[in-house]
Amino acid sequence: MALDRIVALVDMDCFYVQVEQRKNPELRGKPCAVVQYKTWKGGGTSLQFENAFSTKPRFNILQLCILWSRGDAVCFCSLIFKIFLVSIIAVSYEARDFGVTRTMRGDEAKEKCPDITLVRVPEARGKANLTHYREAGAEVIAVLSRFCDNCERASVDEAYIDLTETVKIRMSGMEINEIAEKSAATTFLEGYMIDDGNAQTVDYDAWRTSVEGDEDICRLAVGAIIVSEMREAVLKETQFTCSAGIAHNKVRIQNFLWEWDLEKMLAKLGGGRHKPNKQTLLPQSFVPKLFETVPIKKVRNMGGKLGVEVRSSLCAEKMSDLAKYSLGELQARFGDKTGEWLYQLSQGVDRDPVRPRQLPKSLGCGKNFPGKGKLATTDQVKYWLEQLAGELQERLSKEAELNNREARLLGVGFKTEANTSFTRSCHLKDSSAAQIARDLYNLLLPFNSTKDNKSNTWYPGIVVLQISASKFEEVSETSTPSISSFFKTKTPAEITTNASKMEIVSPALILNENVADEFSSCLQDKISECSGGNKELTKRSETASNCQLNDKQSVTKRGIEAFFSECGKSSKLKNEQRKCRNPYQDCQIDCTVLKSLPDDIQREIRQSLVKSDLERSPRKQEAKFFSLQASSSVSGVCKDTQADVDKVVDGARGSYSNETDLGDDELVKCEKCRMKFSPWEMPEHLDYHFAVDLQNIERNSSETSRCSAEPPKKKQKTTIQSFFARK
DNA sequence: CATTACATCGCT
DNA sequence: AGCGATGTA
Repeated sequence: MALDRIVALVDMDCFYVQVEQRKNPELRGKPCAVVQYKTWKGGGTSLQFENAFSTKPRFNILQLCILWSRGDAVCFCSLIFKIFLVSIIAVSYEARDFGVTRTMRGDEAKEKCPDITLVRVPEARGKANLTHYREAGAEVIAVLSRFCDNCERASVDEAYIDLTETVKIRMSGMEINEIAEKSAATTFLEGYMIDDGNAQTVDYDAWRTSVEGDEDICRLAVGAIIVSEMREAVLKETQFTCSAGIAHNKVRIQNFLWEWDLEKMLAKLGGGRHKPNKQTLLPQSFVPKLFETVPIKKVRNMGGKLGVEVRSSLCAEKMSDLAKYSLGELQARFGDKTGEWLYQLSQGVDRDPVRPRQLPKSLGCGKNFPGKGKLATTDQVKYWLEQLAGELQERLSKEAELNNREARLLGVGFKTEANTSFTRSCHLKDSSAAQIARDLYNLLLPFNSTKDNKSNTWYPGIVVLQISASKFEEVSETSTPSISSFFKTKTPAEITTNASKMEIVSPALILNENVADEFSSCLQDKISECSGGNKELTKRSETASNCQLNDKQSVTKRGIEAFFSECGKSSKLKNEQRKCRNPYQDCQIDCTVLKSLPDDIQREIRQSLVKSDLERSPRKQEAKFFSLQASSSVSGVCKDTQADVDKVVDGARGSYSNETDLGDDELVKCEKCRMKFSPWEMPEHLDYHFAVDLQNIERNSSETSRCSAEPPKKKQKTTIQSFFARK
């Protein structure tokens, strides 16, 4: 029963790019790519990123700060410092036409395609954050699973769908003619296309005959019709295009065709046919012919060591070479299990089932610290564990809310400069990011084999650090979702006992399509109120909040309502909540909001920032800033106890390596404080200035702020009022 | 020195 | 269960 199943693979077209294009529709149809920082400098050649900016080519440092923080389509560090390199992780099809590929560096892409727009991957806590893409992927899966419940999330942008049952049901109500026509109209039919020299057309008569005479072809055809409907729904509901393949199993035949397209494209033999926004049906009868072109190493699970082993020991490069060996021969060489798997695969048969699973089995994050960036002190290790733990905890909270499951296993893995790797794990309690970081640190501690126990040294240095949470268990759905998971800061009890700790609440967290309109108008009212009737200012602010609200977050309306009802229930909470938690009433603002303000308003703010006094000791302030970052999430900042701060401060300091053996000429000077840093420290350093400037605005405006009812001892909250009060 | 950042599989 | 290896975009 090799052909019993009908299986589709849906693969999003250059997914990260599409996600960015949906956020910023101006990028649609243009050559663009998503990039992330490489953490090392190289080349030193002058990079030409100027035209990535839509405005003038020269910026002062703060403008760049804002642009950078907004994650706009720039790599401005390259502009200023000319040594910061970015690597490409996704490429639009327009840019592919110029030969731009994944893993290329930003400057190479610019060479190949001068008009390319480079969009930075979002960053938080000093590392890439792929949350947007995961969430967009979840949107897609949600649409797909409405059509068929046997849906397997294969990666952030790919899903397998077992359509066998769905096809069976659908087929009973369809005429052969309808099946043949509809499938031919939507699908590239491998083996039934006629190339008239210019275009590919379906040999319809042959197709019609096959659909009628071959039940498996007919089932594939019905599958293709369903898949085209699914893709249509995905496009309509998410604005994303995808490509798909329909076959009898999970072998990613579609991918081979896409690769094939790429080769042809590079050889200038004509454009690709199977991607983007296309679907392809693969009859089993076409597999032998296809396999003559399919490199073994492109087959799933053959991209690594096994693939090398197979190819070298069998003198086989294409799948058709593999098909020359008997079952016995392959089993003798690779063992019964693998041998059989290889044999069947060579015949175009793959038993691997589609597993109905839309959620990943584990969540994790990590960062590489190559070369001199290695973590070589205990403080560096602690600092980065806290950053990673912060992200993980945030994602775990979301997971509990959205999917009612909690992880029971916490793991850490790392690679040392000696090229040795280890993983360790322990029980994961329901705990804070700080606790997670502590547990992780304890797991790592035995691997610090530095001889001098007194020193801060970590040896051998860590070049890769990854953490993960797994062994998820279902938890009962709570009737009242916890506030902390929405605001990712503290539980209500902690807020009550320690409300004065709360400084900034991010309206960005509220952003959600369901509540966007309501919140948007509230926000606009507040802005309008704060801008003191200045109509022009109000108008511009509206644009800003709309822009901000386009950014979908996965917070549910139910959750928001629950939060406010919780606020209402507790009279103790009420007052403090009013003051510091409820953005409907207080309209507090954080960096995220500032970053989305229109240029004119930003300029106003900038002017006030330029005037502000800088701390005499930027380094010290910087450490403080990072201690806040380290001990809280991006969007909710709360003070920790002084002891905690001190602890993390050391970690933050340790993360700076410009007192190491970098030559002076390799350092770059910060225009704002004249201090020198290694280039990879620059982004975080600039972030620090951003934060300091924010604090200064807030300090300077506290007397005039209408929100200054707090005792002077308490730190003033940063509010929209305080921004506009300076005018 | 240098792709990065995940995720799952398979062995003991 | 714990951990290292392998695989992927």
